[in-house]
Amino acid sequence: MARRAGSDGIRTEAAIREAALRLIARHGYEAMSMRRLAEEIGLGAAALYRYFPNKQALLFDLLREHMAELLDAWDKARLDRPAPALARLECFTRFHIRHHLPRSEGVFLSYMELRSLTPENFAAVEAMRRRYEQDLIDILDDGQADGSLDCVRPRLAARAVIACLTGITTWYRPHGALSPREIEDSYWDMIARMCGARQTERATCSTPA
Amino acid sequence: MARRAGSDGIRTEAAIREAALRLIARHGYEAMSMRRLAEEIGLGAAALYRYFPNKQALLFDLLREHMAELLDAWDKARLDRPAPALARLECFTRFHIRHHLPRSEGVFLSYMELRSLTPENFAAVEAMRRRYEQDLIDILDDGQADGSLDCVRPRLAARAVIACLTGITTWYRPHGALSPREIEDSYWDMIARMCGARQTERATCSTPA
DNA sequence: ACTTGAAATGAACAAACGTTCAATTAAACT
DNA sequence: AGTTTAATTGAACGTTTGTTCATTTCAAGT
Repeated sequence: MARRAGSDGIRTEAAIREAALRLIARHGYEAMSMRRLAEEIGLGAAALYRYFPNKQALLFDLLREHMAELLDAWDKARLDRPAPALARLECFTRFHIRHHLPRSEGVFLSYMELRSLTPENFAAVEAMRRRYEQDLIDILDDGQADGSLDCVRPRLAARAVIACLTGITTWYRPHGALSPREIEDSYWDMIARMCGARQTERATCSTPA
Repeated sequence: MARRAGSDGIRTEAAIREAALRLIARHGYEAMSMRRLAEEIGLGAAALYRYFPNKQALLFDLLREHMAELLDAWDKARLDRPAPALARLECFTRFHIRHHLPRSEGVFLSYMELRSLTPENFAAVEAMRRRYEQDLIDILDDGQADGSLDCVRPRLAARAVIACLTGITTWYRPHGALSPREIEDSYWDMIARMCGARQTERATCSTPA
């Protein structure tokens, strides 16, 4: 057989992405064979090469997409400079959790499989990660400058905060004991104290459902 | 040729372990071939099967060993119950950093490649991880009970602390800007605040070089 | 010097790998 | 209805994979 009834390039590409994300997260990039991936969507292995030139390009695409989506969403959600550093930190914290909770597979990929990228591809993804991290550092720096926060080493604190928050995805399960909102609140509490927040007041970006 | 001059089973086994740890950390379990591993130590691939029945057993051995070493070292370093919770938390924090800094490859393995274990092997390693985590939860619980610490959710806080600390190994480089001691001090500061420590006094287990 | 057994080998296995390509089908367009 | 073109296939490619096994070499024990 060849082209199948109701087939559609765009939908197929999305299906490949979705299945690849799941399979790589579950078994690892090297452990996922192109045949197995194709089978998952009911395709022959050869069909995959219409959409991605090779396996490495597929991985890169997933990781680049994951980071681009993060940066895009952050650009929309972020609270900017006139706002107090404390509010901006709360905004960052809640955004990070909210954005990553439903994307645990992408999170896992994007720092488990960085090593499987070619050097150039790695550099591209790494640059995006740094850009995100730098935004957090800026918040902590500003808080340090105006006395609303107290981190002795903002660069270190930024890494600590991100590791802390990203770690949530390793244990979170959609119907677990804690709701996303409870997790968010608890973590914001911890992060605020960790960064030496003087007084804790609610930020504007945090309240929506 | 066959047996080589100056060869020694025990030394060879150690060499296999070391090389496997490095290769898997660098390229992933599935990406490491037995031939490549053997070549790394100047051996034929068949020789590996004298020491490990198969590839999976080798991985399991590395992960089990990594956890066993952690639990052993922790049993020796830990501060126990009569001691104040704050001191025990500091002891845990400093121990965790000190123990993991020179073992970044093992750390990486032991939560990147858990998925590559068979279910029974996974359960065995996971049980050890839980045991370690529970010790931290106990400390936080005790601190909560006697008022020296203030974590609303000790289980959550324990995960946050561990993620935070373990994250260090992803960026730490032996000759980086910060010494292990500076990192230790900075992180203890953050962790203490995160867990709502009332007053920060030095613990006995923390001072040695 | 002789025997024994640990240590390692090279060749072979079937299976699976990523990838290419000419051929084929069905949808879309005229 | 006929033509074009996007979507997919099956078969084949050369490699590489984990693993087995009879064989060989060398060190240690007597």
